Amino acid sequence: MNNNLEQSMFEEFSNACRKAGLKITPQRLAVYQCLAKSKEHPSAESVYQQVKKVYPNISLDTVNRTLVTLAKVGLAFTVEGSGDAKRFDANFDGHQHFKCLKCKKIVDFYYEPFKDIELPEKLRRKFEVVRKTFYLEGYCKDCKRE
Amino acid sequence: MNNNLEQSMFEEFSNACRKAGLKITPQRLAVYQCLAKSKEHPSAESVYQQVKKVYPNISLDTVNRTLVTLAKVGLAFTVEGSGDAKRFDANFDGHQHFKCLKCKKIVDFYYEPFKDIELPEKLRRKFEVVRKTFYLEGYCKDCKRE
DNA sequence: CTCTGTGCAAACACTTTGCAGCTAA
DNA sequence: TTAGCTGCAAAGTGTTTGCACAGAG
Repeated sequence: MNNNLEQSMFEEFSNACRKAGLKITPQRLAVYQCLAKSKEHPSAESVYQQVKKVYPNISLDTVNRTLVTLAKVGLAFTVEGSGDAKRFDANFDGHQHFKCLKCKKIVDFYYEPFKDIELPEKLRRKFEVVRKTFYLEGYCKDCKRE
Repeated sequence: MNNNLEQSMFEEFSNACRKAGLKITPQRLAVYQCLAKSKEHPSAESVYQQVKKVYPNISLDTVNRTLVTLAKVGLAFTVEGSGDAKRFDANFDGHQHFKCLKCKKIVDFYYEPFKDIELPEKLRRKFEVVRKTFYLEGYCKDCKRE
C-alpha cells in the first residue's frame, strides 16, 4: 500500500508534467517525491540533502530550479520567503494584502470577515499568536496571466 | 492639520521608543515617518532612497536595522519576505500554517472557517486570485517569548 | 559620562544566470 | 534528433556582522 501511494503520487506528477510540457527526469521526480512525502515544509537545501542520498550527483541548483518549476506548474507552493526583498508596513488598521505574482505590487484591501475571524481555543493554548495574516496572491489587472 | 498628523505620529513613535528603551535619533524618526506616511509597503532600499533626500549621510544599513527594530518594537511589520530561505509545500489539503518567529518552525493546523471564506465579488473582478493564504505568526510552546 | 546607534566595509546566505554536455521523448 | 534539463561556476541581490566614532539621555 506504500506502493499505492507512490503510484498515485507518480500519476499526479506525470500528469502535471505532461500537461505543462515538462520532461520527466529522475531528478525532477526525486525532488517532487521528497517534497510530497515531507511534512516539514523543507527548504531547497533540505530537499537537496535528502535527494543527494539517492542521486549523489544532483546539484543544489537543480533542486532550486525544480522547486520553482513545481511551484509554477501547480505541484507545490511557497510557504515562506519569496526571494524578493523584505517589505514593511506601519499601517495597523486591519487591512489585508493582495500580492501580484508578476509585478510584485502589493495592494491593500479591506474585507471585514477576515479580521473578525477568531482563533480556536485549541490554537491559543498551543501557540502565543502575535499576528494573524491573511493575504491573496494572483495577478492584478495589468498583469492578467499570459 | 498636516502638522497634527505629524504630531500624533511623533507621539506614537516616541512613546513606543521610550517603552522599549530606544533612543530617539533623527535617522530613526526619519525612517519611521517615511514608512508611516508611505502607502507602498516599501522595501529597505526604497525607504533609504527617500530618507537620503533629507539625511544624505544615512546608510542603507541603518535603514535596514531601523526597520527591523521598528518591527520588533511593534511600530511596523513585514508584509513580504522574511530574510530566510524559501520553504516549499506540496500538500494541497487546505491546511493553514503557524510560523514560530524564533525557531522558524512551521506547523500545520486545520481550522475550517479559514478555508471557507469566500472572496467578495469586488475583489474577484479586480484581481485574478490564484491562492488565498492565511497564517499565524508567534511563538511555539518551546519558544514562549522572553 | 555612558551606552546605544550609526556608518563603513567585509562577510554571508540564498538565488539567478550562462554555458556546454546530456538525455527524455 | 532535438528541445529541454542538468551540473558547474560565477555573479547578483539582500542581509548580517564587527568595529570605531558620534550623539542621545
